[in-house]
Amino acid sequence: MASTKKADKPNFFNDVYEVARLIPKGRVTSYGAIANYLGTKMSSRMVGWAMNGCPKDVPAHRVVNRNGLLTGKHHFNPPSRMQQLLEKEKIKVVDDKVVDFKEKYWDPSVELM
DNA sequence: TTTGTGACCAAAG
DNA sequence: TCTTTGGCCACAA
Repeated sequence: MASTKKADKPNFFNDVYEVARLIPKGRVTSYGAIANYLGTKMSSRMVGWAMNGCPKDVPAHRVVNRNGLLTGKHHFNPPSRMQQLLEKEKIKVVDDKVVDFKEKYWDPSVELM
């Protein structure tokens, strides 16, 4: 069959990765924002769950929850890796939270508009 | 097929 | 203020 395997995962996951990769450096976004961009704002959980298989191509460390809290950092390996990456992006992280989150906030539905 | 869970969000007590 | 509950979608067993 002509190897139609473009992606082992559904389009939904693929979109999540696509947007995640589009996140500019020094910027962060929220699961809900990505979900909203994909049109499934109600299922923001899926965005996070999609990150469960987050490829290395996807900077999941730039994706945080609505509060700018690094909820998913515990899923990183090691968890401190996420904060390290964020700091490297010139993003300050204090108490597992992104400093000036709203300033660093990057809304795909707006930037990619 | 059914059930359970998950890195969320928002509302209500 | 904090905790609990409801919802929504997709995937794994």
